[in-house]
Amino acid sequence: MKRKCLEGDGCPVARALDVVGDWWTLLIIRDAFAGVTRFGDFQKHLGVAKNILATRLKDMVEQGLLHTRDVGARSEYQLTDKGRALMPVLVTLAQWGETHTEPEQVGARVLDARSLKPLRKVQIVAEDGRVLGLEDIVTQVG
Amino acid sequence: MKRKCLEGDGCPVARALDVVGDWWTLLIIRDAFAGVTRFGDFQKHLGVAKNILATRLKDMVEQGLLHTRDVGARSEYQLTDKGRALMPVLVTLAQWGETHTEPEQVGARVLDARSLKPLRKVQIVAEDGRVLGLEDIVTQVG
DNA sequence: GCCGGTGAGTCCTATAATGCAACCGAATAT
DNA sequence: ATATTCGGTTGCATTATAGGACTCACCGGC
Repeated sequence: MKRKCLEGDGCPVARALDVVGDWWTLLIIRDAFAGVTRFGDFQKHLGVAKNILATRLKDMVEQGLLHTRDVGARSEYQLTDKGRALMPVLVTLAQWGETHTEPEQVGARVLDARSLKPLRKVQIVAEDGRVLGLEDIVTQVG
Repeated sequence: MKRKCLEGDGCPVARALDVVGDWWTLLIIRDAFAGVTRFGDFQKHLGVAKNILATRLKDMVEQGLLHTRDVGARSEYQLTDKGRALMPVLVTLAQWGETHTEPEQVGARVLDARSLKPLRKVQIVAEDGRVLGLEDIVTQVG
């Protein structure tokens, strides 16, 4: 019935997904990175229903990913530090999407703003500098 | 009504989420990284209903994230290269979860298998080696 | 061969999430 | 003053998810 069961889970991946695993959440954050702040702009860019967007935004504010700032009459949604910290997640996801999924028309790419060149592939690096593959990492309880 | 509308979307994040954005998908992949291959083990570790797990696994096989190998009577689910390539996504998510969410009891951590020390924080690096913040990246169409 | 147990699902039903469209009040524009 | 946008809320239809009962094939013991 209720969809989620992982809030104080031991696994950090599970806890992270409990916060940002919802259907539109990461896309909203992506748009927020791109400078979108207003309800209507999120709605137009994402093509999401307004009621869904309203509940998502409210949840995200409660979770501390966004905060609202009243500017004159209308309020703006802005990323908090917690939300901004998701940038590497989005970039890593984008890199995976670029290499493992096909766009139908033109594909946007994530670029270095200064050189307008693609970024380096994200690497997982140990404390001593070794680049790690998936067999080099473990998840340990305690 | 139908939930997803982003398959050949221009944005690689949207396309990636179309594949791995489902509720249990990334957790299944996390368990697959940990060496889980059998239906019942996924079911026990995740605590997910069996019918949900069955459809998720089938979808993931269709998407090319997993493949089945018939071993004697029962079949095993194993990660494909496409699925394995999600490792950096999981690690990045785990790092975000470690710093921005609180476990209720004991928290598992992602570690370097050789030294058993935590990993370095994932960094976004430009082609020329500069470490980038979120204001240093752009998404560009074309 | 017969029987119970287990693994891997399927089917049915209930509840939650999602989507669409219509409506609404306040602020803005004409 | 009136029309229009903005930022939602409400109601209804459809889909996804959860839980449990049930099936079916296989295996081990007798």
